[in-house]
Amino acid sequence: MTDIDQNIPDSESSDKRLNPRQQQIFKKRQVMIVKKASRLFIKKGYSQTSMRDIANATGINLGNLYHYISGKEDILCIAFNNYHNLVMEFVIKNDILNIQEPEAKLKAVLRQSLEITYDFRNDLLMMHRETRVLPRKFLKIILKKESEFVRLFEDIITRGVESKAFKVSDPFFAANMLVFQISFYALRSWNLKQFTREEFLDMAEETILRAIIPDAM
Amino acid sequence: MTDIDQNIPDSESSDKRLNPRQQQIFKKRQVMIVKKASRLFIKKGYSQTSMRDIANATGINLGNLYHYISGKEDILCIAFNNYHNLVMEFVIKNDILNIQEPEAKLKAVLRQSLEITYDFRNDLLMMHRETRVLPRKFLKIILKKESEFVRLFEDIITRGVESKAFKVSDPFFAANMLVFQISFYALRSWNLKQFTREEFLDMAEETILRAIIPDAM
DNA sequence: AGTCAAAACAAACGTTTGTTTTATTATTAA
DNA sequence: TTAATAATAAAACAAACGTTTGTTTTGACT
Repeated sequence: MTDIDQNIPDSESSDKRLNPRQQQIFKKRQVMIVKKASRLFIKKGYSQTSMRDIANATGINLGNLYHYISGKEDILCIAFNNYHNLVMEFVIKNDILNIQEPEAKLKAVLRQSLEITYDFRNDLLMMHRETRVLPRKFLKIILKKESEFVRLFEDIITRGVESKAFKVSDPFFAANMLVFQISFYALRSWNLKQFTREEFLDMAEETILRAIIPDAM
Repeated sequence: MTDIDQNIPDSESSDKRLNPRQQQIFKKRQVMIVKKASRLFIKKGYSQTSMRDIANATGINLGNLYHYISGKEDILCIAFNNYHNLVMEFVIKNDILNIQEPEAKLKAVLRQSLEITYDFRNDLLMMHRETRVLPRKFLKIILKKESEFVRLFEDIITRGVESKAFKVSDPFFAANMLVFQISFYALRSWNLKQFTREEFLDMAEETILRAIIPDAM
């Protein structure tokens, strides 16, 4: 808890004096714990997953778990943080943000986002379900990151409206709806199994764009 | 648990021989318990709400709670069931389903659904978060009801496509996306507080329809 | 060989959980 | 009134929880 609160990003705390070799091992174990625990949270839910379950899954002794993480809540916080960092990394990379034409830029960012949320649908669903467990302080940080993500799209849409490439009555509302739609597959995959990944991505992209671009498709 | 599993709808079990007066009181208390418990689930989450919390909130003694409900899980199941019954009741009533023109019918059902999910946003959000807790058997029933709701829209869309009033490439996909979008406010209200109820409903309706009706708005 | 801190371990801590039971009081019906 | 029924409060229950403890093993450096 303390660890994450003071140092949100990735628990680069390394307070203890450790040589680089040891730090690397320490880090690797922590990553492994978060990864295995996340799988359990996905399968059984956070509350229904005990520290003993995590100990079994990681092969690390129960008491010894607490050398690598400071508590159960921390594991969830780190998982949230890892995901949001990953999304922002992927979306911002590749010079996508340097595209000038609004329509091309929107399509590029949207497609990239759709692909990520498709591939990480299980993690995303878990996070949707377990938001309530996050400490208030950390929740605020997550919501802030989320609204930055919305603003990213809001800016693109606003620019597109100015250049008459898009037609929406409220860019902020449209951006919110768009971001919501991006998580479509994660929350509704149980009823969408019949589509292949590419089929889904194409249809989702088309459907989402139709609300923004006039006579799209 | 047993109670709900054998008799899904509304636990009209009344196994015990009770006169009508007693049955009514029994029913009234049960409804009260589920309502108060749901408020707690919304505020604190299912796992973080104890039976002692529910006893305090209802004013019913802890031990005596078990005369009205057969367990904690049952309360959640009944809450899920009540909501789905309510939605179907509202959507089907008012002869909306008798409307022949696809566009008018779609608009009517959509508007009705948007209003319900707006007004019951807290319950809907809670149900999204606590789905994992449901017993498998009951979850199946809920998912079935949900896909019937999707099919309702799928049929309308299919009819509209045939009459060339609508234009979508895959009615099933479109219906799924539409139903998903209906729960927009419940899952994103934290970033949509700036809109009034009517503002939101109008914009949501417009945005959703644009993906289905050509040159809508 | 000796030192020391990190890692591993089993065991236990103190709570809290959902649920049941018991003994006592209030309410109701005949 | 009397006998059955319901409601209450309190305690008890076993199980599970997250976390801490004291001790032992390991492994690298003096």
